[in-house]
Amino acid sequence: MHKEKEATIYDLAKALKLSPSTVSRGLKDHPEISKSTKKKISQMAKQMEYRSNTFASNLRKQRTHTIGVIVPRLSSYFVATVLAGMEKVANEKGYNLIISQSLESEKKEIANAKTMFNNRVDGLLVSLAFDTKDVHHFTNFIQKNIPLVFFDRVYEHRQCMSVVIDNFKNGHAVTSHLIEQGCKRITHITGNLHRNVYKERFEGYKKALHDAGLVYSNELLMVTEMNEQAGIDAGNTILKMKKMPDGIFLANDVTAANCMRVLKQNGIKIPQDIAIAGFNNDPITRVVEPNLTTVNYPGYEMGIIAATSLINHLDGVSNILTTNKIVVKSELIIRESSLRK
Amino acid sequence: MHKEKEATIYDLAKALKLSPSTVSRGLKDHPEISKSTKKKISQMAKQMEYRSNTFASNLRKQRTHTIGVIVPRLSSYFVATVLAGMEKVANEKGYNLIISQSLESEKKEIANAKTMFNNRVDGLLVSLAFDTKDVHHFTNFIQKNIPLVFFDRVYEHRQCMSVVIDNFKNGHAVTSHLIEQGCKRITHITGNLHRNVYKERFEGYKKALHDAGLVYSNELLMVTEMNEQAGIDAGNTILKMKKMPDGIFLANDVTAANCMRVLKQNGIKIPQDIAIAGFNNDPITRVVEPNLTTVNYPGYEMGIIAATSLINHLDGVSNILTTNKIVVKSELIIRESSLRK
DNA sequence: TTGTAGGCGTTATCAC
DNA sequence: GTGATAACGCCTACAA
Repeated sequence: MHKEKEATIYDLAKALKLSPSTVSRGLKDHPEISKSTKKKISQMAKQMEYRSNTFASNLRKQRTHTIGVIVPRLSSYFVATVLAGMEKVANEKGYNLIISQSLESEKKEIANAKTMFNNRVDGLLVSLAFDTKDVHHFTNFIQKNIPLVFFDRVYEHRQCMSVVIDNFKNGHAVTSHLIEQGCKRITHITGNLHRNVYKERFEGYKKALHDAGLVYSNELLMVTEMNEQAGIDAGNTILKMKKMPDGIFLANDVTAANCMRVLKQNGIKIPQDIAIAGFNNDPITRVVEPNLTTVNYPGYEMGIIAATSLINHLDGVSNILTTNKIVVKSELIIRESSLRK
Repeated sequence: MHKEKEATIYDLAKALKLSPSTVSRGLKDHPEISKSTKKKISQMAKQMEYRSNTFASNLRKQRTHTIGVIVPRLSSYFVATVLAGMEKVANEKGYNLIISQSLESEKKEIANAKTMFNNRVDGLLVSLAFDTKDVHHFTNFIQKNIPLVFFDRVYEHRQCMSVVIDNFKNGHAVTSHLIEQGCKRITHITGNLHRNVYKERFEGYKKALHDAGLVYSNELLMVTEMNEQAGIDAGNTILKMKKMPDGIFLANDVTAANCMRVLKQNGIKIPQDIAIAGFNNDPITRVVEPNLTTVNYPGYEMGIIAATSLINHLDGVSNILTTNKIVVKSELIIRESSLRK
């Protein structure tokens, strides 16, 4: 592999009989440079195919204009939409995104955080893995005042911002809706309860049962990996129950859709025998039959909000610490899988 | 925002009464440094919380260890799995990924390519947008010998590598299968025919019709945006046809699933009235009813292959130009949506 | 085996 | 308005 020699501001300066500093200033529209020299400089830059060297600039300025993103996995619709929002903002504001996935493992998350740290990202956007216990691996960032924004799966920390939805309220709303439809025995299938999203949905679920005078018992709860297979397994487990539920609230749509399919294949009528609700408003909810009741989770918007907040802070436009929790609007979407009337 | 002073190799050198060069060498396991000094150096590095400055190193080495990725959109299952594969390889080999999306627009793709170029990525992984006509925006890279690997939506160029599946063969297989199931009038719903993936599937489809003695005519072809809405629209269009097809081959699963739903809602029996097949083996195929016949498209594997090839080339392990087209294995998956027997 | 010195390209600080 | 100079932190001939 062979590298061509790149033109530098020195080369431009020589060609224009100017000093490198003038060229540097001219290139970045400094007010103290005359219009005419600016024009000359940018013309010559084009002619010599000059491109600014980000690394020299970063080195000098001690900034990287790079933001690290750590997500549980790339292959989920929700994550993909969040990233799309982040990418849009970053692109517009001249930042780059370095994306990595923890694959739901704390160990990998720690390694990723370290890589991000060594790459001197200017800031970090994080959604935590299933089994992350604490956030020691981010103390590096906090100590060095590198801003950290959590989204979706967050860890409340007074020096970090969070972008979330109201999981409690939505969990409550889903459950209350199932109760209104006549469900008396509602199973909740969810993920690791250390994670805020699952914990709060669960709390909302319990509160709704309580509010309606229904009794919660542990056998109504199933903690799973919340993927395709978990949905299938959950369906099979339910089929084997002595006392089957008449309603199921699953904490995500992929699991819900797969669970529903297993139940239907075994002769269960949805929603007559069992009413089902998921969470996320994944496109999958609109192709399964019956269409799945769910909660709209505005990933794209959240990505935009998280990235904008971080970048505004980095650019000195606003101070991230003034608001350290943003709750994005979300709402129940009722469809046939839970509609009995 | 306030930045702490970072320790440099000079600080380590001073603390250890060594020279900066020894420290530099010790840190990267240079063979000419004695075990004992290496140990001392790495201990001190830990103690002083030293982290290597990538930018200084990049500046010096004229390499960035960064790979640019341009995809049509992040929010597709296929793309997400490809990225997951790429991320894995990059992470293992010490490279970073800068990811951007063209949103199916040539204009945005051009802008993204420029950003990547200015960020001096060491290499580029690209899947083209719907409406990209040519690849002028990549000539910069080619001229400077920055390696370029296309995947999925490729542009055949003698200096670039491609990672693809055999779209022709699979298009042929899908269509032949529908014919075997008794279909006589098979509609093909696909994307912009400038893109290899759609063009070749279409060619395979036509060839299969021809091989079976069926006649192709233009009214059997529908070119769409291939998203959720396109599937719905396609379903409605088919319902209004004077002469309805008895088989549909759609070039992706999301479109297929949505199209199928519209047909079913209007009383069409799948597969008895119309047999349907999609493409990609998206998880959606396994939750819709009937389950969708499709083509397995190994995204994760393709991501790994594309990234590995690029990085091996960058690291001088292999020469990318020796093989400039890799065809990954893929195959027809027959499910109920097309099975009449 | 370790040390010296110069340069990678940019920008901030002074000076004029 | 423009120019000279000194960092930013690292790497690698070349010297010792």
